[in-house]
Amino acid sequence: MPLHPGDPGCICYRLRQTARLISRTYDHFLAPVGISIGQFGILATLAAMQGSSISELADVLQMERTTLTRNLLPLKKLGYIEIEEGDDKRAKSLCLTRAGEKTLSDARPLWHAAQQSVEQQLGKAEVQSLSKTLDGAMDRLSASAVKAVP
Amino acid sequence: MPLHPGDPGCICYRLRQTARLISRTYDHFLAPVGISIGQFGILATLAAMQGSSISELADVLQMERTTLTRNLLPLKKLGYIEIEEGDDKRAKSLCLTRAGEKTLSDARPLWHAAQQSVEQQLGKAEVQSLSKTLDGAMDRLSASAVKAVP
DNA sequence: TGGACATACGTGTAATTACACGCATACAAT
DNA sequence: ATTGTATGCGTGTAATTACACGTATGTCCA
Repeated sequence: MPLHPGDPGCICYRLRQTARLISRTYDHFLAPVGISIGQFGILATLAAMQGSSISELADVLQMERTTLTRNLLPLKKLGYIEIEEGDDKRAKSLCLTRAGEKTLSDARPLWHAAQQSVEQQLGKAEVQSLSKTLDGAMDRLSASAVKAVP
Repeated sequence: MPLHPGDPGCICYRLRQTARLISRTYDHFLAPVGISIGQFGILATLAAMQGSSISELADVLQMERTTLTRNLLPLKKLGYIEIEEGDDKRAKSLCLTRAGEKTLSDARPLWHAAQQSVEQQLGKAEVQSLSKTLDGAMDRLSASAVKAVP
């Protein structure tokens, strides 16, 4: 039983390490368009659900609402998204601007290149396995209340 | 070919999502001793390599050196680590204090509980598969230069 | 109608991450 | 010894993450 995260024993730490490493790779590929993989994810997801609220988007992204709020600010400052009042005055309606769509479509090929680079470095089979396992993990984790604390 | 990270297509985004979710779980478990899973990882790894430099520790943790520098500050403020001058006056020597060791040993059972909770939620097989795949990924990624940018 | 409750959101605070840049120290070659 | 180069670190800046708390709006029932 491994007792420190340098060991492969701590799944959490391994996940964080790998996420850091892979994120850096994607960020480098995306650098020419000036957005990060996190921002790309937000833009790409929003593109598929225009007009949704912050909470709805956060739910899909599996992100803390307040985290998303903070992450939206740079995108707004860049003019890539708009945050309007909704019918329900509590909620806000998010949508991509023209500039946002432009940047997103510029970023897509770079994202694809990053994806392919990672696949090439890790091996197709490894990536398939990783994807499959992570999908399963997300399913079960979002099903069960994560807050199940002792 | 999936085109946005809400899809399972982007390995990077899936990794980040899962890392966020699992980190939150570990953080909740570790809350009673007042440290995060990131801090636990640093303390536990440092415990196994007392006296090493910042760069060496960062290398093992697969963390940016400057990121680690920032992450060490709260631990120093809490009195869990000490940062001394080394023989080589450029380098600094890191070590756990008594308080650090105490907190670490208090945290270990909580970490173990988190580990078990995650295993129970995800299923033993899923966790094994995840661990194995992530280990392989880390091996290959740290072997190949991550900075292989177009 | 009024109050209880739920929903949607922002902010304060603080940790985590990383790039660009600059400084000091060590070492090697001339 | 001087000059260059490599190594080890810190800081400025900015994005990412999340908890606790507070505010405003909507809903529902007594």
